[in-house]
Amino acid sequence: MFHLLEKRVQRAFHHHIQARYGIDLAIAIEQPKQAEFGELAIPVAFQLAKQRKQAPKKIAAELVADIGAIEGISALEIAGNGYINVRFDRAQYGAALLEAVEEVPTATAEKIIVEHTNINPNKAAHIGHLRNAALGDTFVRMLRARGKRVEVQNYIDNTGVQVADVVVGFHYLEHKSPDDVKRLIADPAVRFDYYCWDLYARTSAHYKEQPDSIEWRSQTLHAIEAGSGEQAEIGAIVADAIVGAHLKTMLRLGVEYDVLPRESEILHLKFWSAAFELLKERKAIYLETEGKNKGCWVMPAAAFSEDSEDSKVIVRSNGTVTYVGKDIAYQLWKFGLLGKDFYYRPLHVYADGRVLWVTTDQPPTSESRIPAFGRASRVYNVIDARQSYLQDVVVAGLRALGFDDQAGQSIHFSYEMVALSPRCCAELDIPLSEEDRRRPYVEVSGRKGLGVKADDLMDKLIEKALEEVASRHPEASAEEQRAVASQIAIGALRYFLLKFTRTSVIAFDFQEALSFEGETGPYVQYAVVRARSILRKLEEKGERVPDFRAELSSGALGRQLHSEDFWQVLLAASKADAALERAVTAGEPAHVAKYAFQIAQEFNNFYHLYPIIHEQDREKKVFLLWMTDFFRAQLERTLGVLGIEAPPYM
RNA sequence: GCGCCCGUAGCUCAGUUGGAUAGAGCGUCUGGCUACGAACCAGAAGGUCGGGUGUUCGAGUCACCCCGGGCGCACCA
Repeated sequence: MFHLLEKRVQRAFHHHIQARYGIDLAIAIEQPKQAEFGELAIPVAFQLAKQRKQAPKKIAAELVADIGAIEGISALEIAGNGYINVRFDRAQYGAALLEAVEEVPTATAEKIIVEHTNINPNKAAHIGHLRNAALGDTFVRMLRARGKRVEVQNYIDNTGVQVADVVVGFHYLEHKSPDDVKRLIADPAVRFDYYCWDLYARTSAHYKEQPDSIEWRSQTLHAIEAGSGEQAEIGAIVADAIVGAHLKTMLRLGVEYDVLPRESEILHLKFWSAAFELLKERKAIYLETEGKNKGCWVMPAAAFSEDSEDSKVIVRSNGTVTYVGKDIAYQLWKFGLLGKDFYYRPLHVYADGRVLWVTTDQPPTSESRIPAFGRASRVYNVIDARQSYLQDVVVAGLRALGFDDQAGQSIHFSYEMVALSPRCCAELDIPLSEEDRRRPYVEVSGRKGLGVKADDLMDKLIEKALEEVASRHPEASAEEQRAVASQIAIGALRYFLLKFTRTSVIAFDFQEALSFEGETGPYVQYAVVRARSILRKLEEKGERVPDFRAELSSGALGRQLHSEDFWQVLLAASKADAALERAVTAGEPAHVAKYAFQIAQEFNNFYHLYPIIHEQDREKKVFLLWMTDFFRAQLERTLGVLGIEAPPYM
């Protein structure tokens, strides 16, 4: 509702200024510094002052005098040197909230693709991957909440170096056959993704000790790319098993996908050759004939960087294509520009009925209905900031091909890494060099097996939450306690990963991540639980939740909202749409997290200040109950966007 | 060397795209459970927004120059 009025005021001023001065001005809307100043502040007079060569105060006065009435607005006031402060008609505002008058986001036909998670399928997921998935998944929920059509992709690099390294471990170090590996996967006593975590680190260490053994990697890589032989078989077995493990891990966080495009299909369905032809035909790349890149197909530096002099190799002198090359092909496919498509088969059906598809190189045998994937009008790639250089090259590739629009709609949704705090390393018994000890944080390294595994962290969180739940609700069944503890743990984890803005490096620390107090997910969940509990208690007392629309007249709302306290609290709770819109525009899930915390805080305060069930005055009691219910709905909705569930009790 | 990110309270971080007197959480100190469960609430202390110079009605926010820290700049992904 707040957002609706905000936009209405913005439109009114825009029209008026255009009519009056003939200026097409973007109207900025701000929050007044002090609540007493009103609900909105417009600094437009300052903007106009320069062009009109008049005092801001005078312009503000003219605007206020002539703009006329705006629906839902009770007053426009001039303050300070020329601010225009806007006051809402409280009774009307309350009535609109009561009637649930909301702007319905216009459903668009255009599709947005969000690609996230993208974990190499060769070892267990770690906290860095969790940040990626939490950011991506939340952004998807934000877009969907604003009415956008979104397709979620999780790219699987199942034929890359990292998978090859684990295959090297199985084949050369452990002398295991494909059947041995299958038995290992089937063994309930073994956590296969954890096993690979260690094996990957062991293989990497082996390369260091015996540099000649690096030859094993290229042999294996070739075998995998050719798709034949024992190593290729092990590669496929490992990658499929690990993808399964990752999907399970992510599902614990509530993260789902629509489709898993795999690198093996990009290879086998010759996506690259189609892209290669395009790039050559449009002269986006050329065959280098001299220097260190002699014999390679390269993209000239000028295409993607203003200062760099090094061109980027797309096809190596041995004829193989680099990762960036494949990524250009994949990005072209996302926009429907490649002239090719994958085949698909269903991989999994989620509890909510959503079907997860995976790409395949085999045409479908039956007439199954396959959704149309790709062909998006905008693409967000959730990839950490360390890869921005490569993302720039991919975008430059599209631009060089003449796809300027799509290049502009290719958005690197970048975020900083998750590192380990020194204290965290100490707790994990990770030995630190003298140099590392002086650093503010230590980078996670899969190669060194250095990091916090996602499932371990979730287990730890659940264990801690379970202690709390068990002590507070000893009467509940163990199963129920565990379910509640799990919701709290996941709420804490998702909130922790989302509360930081994307540009902030997270120095992971158990003490902070395991906290359930203060600015945390459980704090917000607790507010919802309390609101629900009030409504439940009311019914337990034999009363009924009132019919708010029938009992709360506009007059009653006006009387109750005359209280500055109630008005401010209701106002805060009604800003969900505005907060969400801002967060989507900024591409910043942290804004949603912040808003959730703010209104939870407002509610907790309200909860303490006003006895609700025991209120004697009928009108006031109904009003307070309505506020409680309104808060509950807004909190639940905002938590939903964050992918956090509210437990039945805490 | 070049590029990107960060520097705000003791610690961890926000700061609505340049607006009014810079805000949270944690920690510290003080107070509040026979109200709808205290995973909560109230209060206090705590700031040269890394430094400097500009831009203008106005700068934590923009430009430039420094200082400190991080990450990139492969025929790896």
